[in-house]
Amino acid sequence: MQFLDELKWRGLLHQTTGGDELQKHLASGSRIAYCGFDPTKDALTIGNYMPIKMLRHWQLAGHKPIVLMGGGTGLIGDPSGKDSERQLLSKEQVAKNIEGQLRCFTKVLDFEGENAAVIVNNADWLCELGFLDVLRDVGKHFSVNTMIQKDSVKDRLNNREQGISYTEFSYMILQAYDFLHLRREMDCTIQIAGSDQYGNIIAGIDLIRRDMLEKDGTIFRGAGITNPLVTASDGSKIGKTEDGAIWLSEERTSPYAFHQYWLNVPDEDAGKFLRWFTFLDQSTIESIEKEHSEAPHQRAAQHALADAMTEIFHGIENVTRCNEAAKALFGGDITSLDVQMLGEVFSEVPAGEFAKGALGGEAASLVELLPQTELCKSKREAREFLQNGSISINGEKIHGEEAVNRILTADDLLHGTTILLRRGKKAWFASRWN
RNA sequence: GGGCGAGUACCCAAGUGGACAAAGGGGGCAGACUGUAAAUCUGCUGGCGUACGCCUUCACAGGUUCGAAUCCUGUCUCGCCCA
Repeated sequence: MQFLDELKWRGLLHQTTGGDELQKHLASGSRIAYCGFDPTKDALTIGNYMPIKMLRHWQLAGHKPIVLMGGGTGLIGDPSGKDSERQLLSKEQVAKNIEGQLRCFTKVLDFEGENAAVIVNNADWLCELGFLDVLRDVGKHFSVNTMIQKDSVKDRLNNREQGISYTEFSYMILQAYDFLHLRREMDCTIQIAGSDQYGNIIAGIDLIRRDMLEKDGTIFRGAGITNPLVTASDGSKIGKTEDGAIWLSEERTSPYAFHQYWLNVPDEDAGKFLRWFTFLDQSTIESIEKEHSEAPHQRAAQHALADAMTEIFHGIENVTRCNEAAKALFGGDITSLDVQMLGEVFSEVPAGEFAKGALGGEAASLVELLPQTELCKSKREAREFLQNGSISINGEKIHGEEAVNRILTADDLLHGTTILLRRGKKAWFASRWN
């Protein structure tokens, strides 16, 4: 399927420049597009995933993607959507961040084969530039009158408290220059980005146009394709939870937590998310939605979403593990798990070691024990939860006075080693006794 | 630089000498209901303590008072208006 058509049915096409010319350009051969990434962090979150996915669709449509790491622009900081001046990053930090982010890219994009993705770092050319050269060759093509009309700049100019530094004001020029550079050196004709980058993309196309003035007018100069800002149905950012962002690397967000995040998506978002985030095709998604609407409690859409997303970033083995863990944790009988499964399932939840000798004694009372886990912050809170019937031992709920006075004994041990505590439905703690 | 106004808990926001750990809403946590949902209802929501109680909070630092979120002085920060 054509790239733009693919984006359209997924709801990922916001704007393009170029109109029919762009259509023709894309249909007439394998093209090269780039998308820029800011190396402000050493790992990526769900919020950073969309542009990567855009490049992957590009690649799947038979084109070649360039991942542009903003090692140079990252030293400056994009003012778009930011209401305050950015903190400047050190060069070492930027290099380290690029290194960290690469691991996420390799999970989505194909770096081998015919349309192998390539990674470039704009520090490689931006750092070479001389200030005077830029002013003469690039700056000449920019009208300040136009630049201050861009929303990203205008917002900051109107904000008397924050203002904008010359440094950040120049960001647009650098990004435009990137596009020009890639157009010249790599024959890259397309820039893909989020809709908030539209202004910067236009600036780049403008610059290319001026640079190629004397060239044959039939040559395709360049164009931009943007994806919309995607948000959840309640308007919130996707991938943000109270505990922080959901990361794409397992050191920061365990596969289980990642899987659970998607599994808990509201019904009204599930279908949309399948289109936005997975690579499942249209008919598959439609049949999943049909299945879901016929039996909403089965949550077919969430399951498909969680499995597909987990597979991309954590592999098919983890999909199986996550599902088995979830089944045990929420459905089945915990006590019937064998030692091996118990270990696997609970490798995903917080755990702690305790001395077996304490069992049966005062130190093993739940009021004493719970504050030592992530489940409660204090004895007072522990009593509150116990009284309310929020706590369960090995999957079995306890409440009232009996719960407050409950003392763990050797009889509670599963396989002689573990006692599983739970607060509410989702907060587990595995206590291991040696 | 001059004038005015504001800073209260995770957020918004009431409170203008004692009954204030501080109304209300949001958010969060938990319970019921369920589909590990939504909606709804209930409880908790500064900290600690087995109900009494103790400790720390109303921008910050001092002061007045038996007693201060509340009054006074200074400082800082933010908003609006004038130069």
